[in-house]
Amino acid sequence: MEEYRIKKSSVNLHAIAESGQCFRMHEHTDGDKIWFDVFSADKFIQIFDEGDTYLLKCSVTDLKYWIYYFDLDADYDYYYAVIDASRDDFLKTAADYGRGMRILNQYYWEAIISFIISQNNNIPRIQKIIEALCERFGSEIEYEGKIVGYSFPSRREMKDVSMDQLQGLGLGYRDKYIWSACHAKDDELKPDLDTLLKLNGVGPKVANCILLYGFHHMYAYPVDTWVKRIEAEVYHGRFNKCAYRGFEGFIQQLMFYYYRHCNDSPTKSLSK
DNA sequence: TCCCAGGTGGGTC
DNA sequence: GACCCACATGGG
Repeated sequence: MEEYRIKKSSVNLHAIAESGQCFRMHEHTDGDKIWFDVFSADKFIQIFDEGDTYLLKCSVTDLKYWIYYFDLDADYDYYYAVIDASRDDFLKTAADYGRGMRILNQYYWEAIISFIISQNNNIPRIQKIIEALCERFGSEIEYEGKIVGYSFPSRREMKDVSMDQLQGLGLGYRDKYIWSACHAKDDELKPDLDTLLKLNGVGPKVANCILLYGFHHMYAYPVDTWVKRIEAEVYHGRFNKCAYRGFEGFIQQLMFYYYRHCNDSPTKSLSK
């Protein structure tokens, strides 16, 4: 088992977990203890909140994977500097609220499947469907001698899935889209907007999510119901993302996280 | 019961 | 291009 500490001043796991970019990162509390269970691809990590630091605990061979996953070697100071220097009070507030946000480096296949599932769906149900999918097609993950969950099935593990096997996961009408993605050839899954848009069930929003979260293209800018609301209600149709060229996706992430958390009804649970 | 959810495909005009 | 609407499923 490997242990590794990071400063909370540079990373905000709560914001990341609640920002809708991944669906297998769960925050837990037990008394005054706070920790995160995170699954990605076939890996698992526990991260403990210890005041001003996070303590990462994972298997020795996985530490590099997780440092890359959380984008810990990247420098986000420039992005915040541009925001702080702007005259955009809404974005500055969003940036303060979500300071320590990062764009994760996720397994591209997990992003493709997850964001096809996400269309016209809510986050708790997306999480539930993905868990069911992992349990059906993935394999058990062992951690400290216990089975803690299931891997996200690899593209190889899903290449022969049938429509019958997709029944009972709660996919609804999206089952045929998942089937198509599973049977796609390599050159149909290239990290390119026009290529991804040719996939059945992938439109502009999902394609941009795949580019941003699955391929780390920071310029990708997913426009969902929340971003539409922000552009209409806050900016009255005059938001100019060109001011943030090259990291539009990060800007979108801060705005989404802040606005959704400040405007969603408290009776609706935001996770689980 | 109706309404909504990190939208998209397939029709119209 | 710009609008419509149906689409499965489950929670409030």
